[in-house]
Amino acid sequence: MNLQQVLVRLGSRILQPVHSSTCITDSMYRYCHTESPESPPTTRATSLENQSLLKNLTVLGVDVMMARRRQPTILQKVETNECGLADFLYSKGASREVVGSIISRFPRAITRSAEHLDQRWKLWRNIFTSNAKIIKILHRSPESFFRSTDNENLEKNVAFLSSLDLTPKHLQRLVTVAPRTFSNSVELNRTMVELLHSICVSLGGKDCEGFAKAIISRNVYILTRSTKRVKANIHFLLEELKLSDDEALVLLQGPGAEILDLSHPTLKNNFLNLQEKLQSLGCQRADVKKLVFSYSTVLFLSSATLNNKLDCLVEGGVDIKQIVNKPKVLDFSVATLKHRLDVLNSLSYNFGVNGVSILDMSKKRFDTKLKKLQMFEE
DNA sequence: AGTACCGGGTTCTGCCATAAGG
DNA sequence: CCTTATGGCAGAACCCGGTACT
Repeated sequence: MNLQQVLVRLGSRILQPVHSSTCITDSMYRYCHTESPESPPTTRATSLENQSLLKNLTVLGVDVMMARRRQPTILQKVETNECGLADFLYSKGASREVVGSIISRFPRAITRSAEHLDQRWKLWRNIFTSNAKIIKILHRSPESFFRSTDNENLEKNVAFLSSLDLTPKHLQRLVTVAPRTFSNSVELNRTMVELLHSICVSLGGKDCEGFAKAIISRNVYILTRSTKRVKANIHFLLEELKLSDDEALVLLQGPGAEILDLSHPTLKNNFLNLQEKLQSLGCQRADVKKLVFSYSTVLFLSSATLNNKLDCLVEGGVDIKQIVNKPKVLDFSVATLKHRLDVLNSLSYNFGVNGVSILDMSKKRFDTKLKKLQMFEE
């Protein structure tokens, strides 16, 4: 941090209650700088850059190097609104650090006008109950808010997503964790929903709105994925598991919804590895199907992690059939499983007799249980 | 009291290619 | 032609506890 930044930071702390950026007065902030004749450029890349803009950005706490790497042409623009943007964000409760970080990571944000920002914010507020929630998202993913300039599309999106009849809780969660959904074109979102409808129809389902709703509720990331990917994953699962229509409907709108947005090669590799590994441990194809139905997230596990866990459990004295019947044990890390297996084996715990539920307890419950076992031992 | 079932929380953006548009 | 807007991609678990059931 250079001296100027230190001074600005101190200054902004003193000015805290006043929502004003340090670079220019409020009344001027619409287009708040002009080209500056001073300081000869040092490199060709920076020779076209607007020096007064650069100065403003520095004052605002922007990482100019980062901004340059991300969107170099923005730094050459003559008319920008960095101060207006900063003041706007301050007025919504953003800190100086947050504003600097936002602009550093998505410099194009400074080209958005005050009117545009205001309108866009109001539209987001249709879903979110507080400014703070929106700021949090902007801080996490500036691109989601700023990438599109099409407020009309955003408005349609709000209407469209609301029309899906998700519970307010799910809708908010969707936009919170997958804010990109909001900046998709409404056509893109609609296409995904229509894909889900058409899959439901092809499986002979009766309630296709409900089907789509169930999948989106369980997997709020799905609207940020390509239909190509989702389609490929669904076809792969139906094919490999040889599902009947009814089974497919149950799996897809149930536990299987969660795995539809894995990248297709990942899903494929993880599935094929799972199948191979289970068979090498003496399982049948039916066991694979059973496992995927009862614990779809097993397909999130990379082949290395999965094989590691299964080996660890089997070596620790757990029967593979017990794992298939109680797949939740795979939720835990190899380290946790290893630790629990070691402790239990030292107490001569018999998984065959007592089952394996003890392995998938929360830490608190496990420790309580363990104390009792140890008391019994003495 | 102990166990089974189930859903919840965390977090999932940042980069690239290309189409669109001036 | 240039820049901007948009679509698409990779990466890939672990843990907790409420509550119904027995």
